[in-house]
This record gives sequence, structure tokens and C-alpha cells, in this order.
Amino acid sequence: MPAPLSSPACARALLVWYHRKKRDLPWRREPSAYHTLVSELMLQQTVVAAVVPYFERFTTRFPTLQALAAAREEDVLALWSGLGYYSRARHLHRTARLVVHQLGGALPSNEEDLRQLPGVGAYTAAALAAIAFSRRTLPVDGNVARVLARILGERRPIDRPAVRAGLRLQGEKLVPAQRPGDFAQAMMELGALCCLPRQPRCPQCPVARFCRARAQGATGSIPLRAKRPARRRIHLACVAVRRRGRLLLVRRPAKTLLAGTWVLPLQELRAGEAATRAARRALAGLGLRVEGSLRPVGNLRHVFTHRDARASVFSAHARGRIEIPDARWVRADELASLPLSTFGRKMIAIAQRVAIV
DNA sequence: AAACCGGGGTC
DNA sequence: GACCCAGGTTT
Repeated sequence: MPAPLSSPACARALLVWYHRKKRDLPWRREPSAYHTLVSELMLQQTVVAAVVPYFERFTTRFPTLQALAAAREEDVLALWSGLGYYSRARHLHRTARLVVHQLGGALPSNEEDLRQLPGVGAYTAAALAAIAFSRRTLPVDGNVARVLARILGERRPIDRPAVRAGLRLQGEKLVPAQRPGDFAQAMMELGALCCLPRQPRCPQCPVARFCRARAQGATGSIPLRAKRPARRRIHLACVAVRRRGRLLLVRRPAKTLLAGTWVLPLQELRAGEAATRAARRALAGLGLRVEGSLRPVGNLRHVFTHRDARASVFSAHARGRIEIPDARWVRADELASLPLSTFGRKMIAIAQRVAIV
């Protein structure tokens, strides 16, 4: 039988381990509420290693909430280029403006008010309340859910909302009155360094003696996750059009894939449609007429969480005036300051290989 | 409850 | 290639 969880010994053992083993992360150096906010938004569904360089660049460019509020959205998105889930950047920017212009410049300090901010859901509100404002609450992310499921011996799928809620309810009982923020980070750190998804390192775990999954020899089957649907395959055609050394780019509309980022003009192939025809539609939608033939210049594949995208890239000459505002002719040296996705970069890289005619 | 929204680390 | 990650919003 595992040791009883009700004793404060579990939290104490975890905190001792945390202070000895915690990683030196940039947002732990000057743990202001602003730095916590930026890091939490960046870390949503994103591994720590991927976030570190983005956090450094972002907070250097926007050192304060006020500086961020004063920035253009385009510049905020540009610093997010390649990190993914671009709505997070817009939400962070909107939150900064809302706090500076309507809340007097200070973030709310309680969970309920934090929850009202754009991009701040149940997890992030709890994380900010605990870490930045020392509130006794427990943010339950993927790591913490796994740790709790194992400690508590939860055998139902942890990605179900009702199960997640139960884990949180039980988990909050473990939070000590002192240093709830360290406890939250310690739970996450345990999940990241010790209570690993596939091969947990139980011999070095500070709370192994409290763990039901460990006692039952079930760390391999806990946690359980519901099956996720297969990703759908989509075929796209995109076109590189140049004028006077500039490349034509369009901005993805709001509420679509890669919203707000710049890509080559593109269209999804309809059932049975040839790629060249879809490519012509992409330009016709901008008010351009293709002159001569489309030249195939490459193919690329890009896998998203829910889409497996394959794209054919063409080059073409086109006449006519652009009819929509979210399109522009871009010089090569302007690319660095534009919000681009990794997918967009791949297409542009292929387009750049084509000789300028 | 389920779908949508990126990208990459890691085994 | 599969799995997972300091999730939120919309439907």
C-alpha cells in the first residue's frame, strides 16, 4: 500500500526535490507577472526547449506589458513566427492592451478575473494565480494530469473533461498553503524530468512511496488516453508570381489555418481537380490573369496536428491589378519582419529557388 | 463533447 | 512514424 496522501509529507518531499533539481529557465530568473504570462502562453501545447529562444527574443523586444500593448499586432506575430498556434500571439497582445488600457496596467490577481482575459483558460488562470500571485490553486496541464493520474491510480482516460476535473479536485487537496506556485511548478517539473510518459524514472522519484500506479505496477498503463482521429490529407496548389524582383504573398484570413501569417497564393484542390487548375483559381481570386503556362517548381509536405498537407508549387507570370488588401509584393529582405509560418517558409524557400526572369 | 488551431522534441 | 507537449476557443 502506498503511504497516505493526506499527510503533508508528499508536498514536502516534492518541494525538496524541486529546489534541488529544477532547471534554470529564463522565466524563472525574473519571475514577474508579465514574464509568467508570456511564458505560460508560449508554453501552451509547446515543449520547453522550443519556447526558450522565443521567450528570450520576445521579452527583449517587449520588456514590459506596456511595451507589448504599444506594439503593432504584425510585429507581435512576427516574433511568434515558427512557434505555431498563432492565435496565442493575438490573444497575448489583446490581453496586454486590455490590461494597460482598461485595468490600470496590473494583471488581475485572482483566478476568476484572470480567466476572463483572452487566451487565458482554466489552466493558465490557475498557473498565473499560483505562480505570480501565490494563490492556493493547482494548474493541471498534461504533465500534472499524468503525475496525478499515477499518484491517484486514475484508470479512466485523462483527456476527458470530467476526469480532468476530478484530478484537479483531488490534486488541489495536496497543495500546501506555503508556496503554492513552487508546488505547481514542482508538479510540472516532475512530469517533465521524472514522471515521463513512457519510461518513468520511479527509483529517483521523490513521491514514489505515495504513488498508487507504482504500488500496482501500473505505470505503463496509467495514464490512459482516448484515441485521437486520424488526420485528414489535403492537397494544395500555390503559385510564385514575381514583379520587379518582388514576390507576391497573401495573408491568411482570420479563423482559418495559419490565420494572419503570409503565404504564397494558394487553393485547396477540389475532388479530382488538377493542381494547375487550382493554382489558376488562386490567382483569379486575387484579380490576376495568368500569362502563358504554369511552371511546376517543386512539391512539399507539411504535417499539422489535424492535417497532412501536400502542396504543389508553381511559378507563373500574371497580369492585372491586385484587388484585395491582404496581398502585397515583398522583397527578400522584408521576409524577416513578416509573420510567417513554418509551412509558409517552406513554400517561399521553393519559390526562391526559381530564377528571377 | 468534438473539432479546430502548429510545430517540434523524443523515443 | 507515433506520441506528446506548462491548452484555448469555437461549434
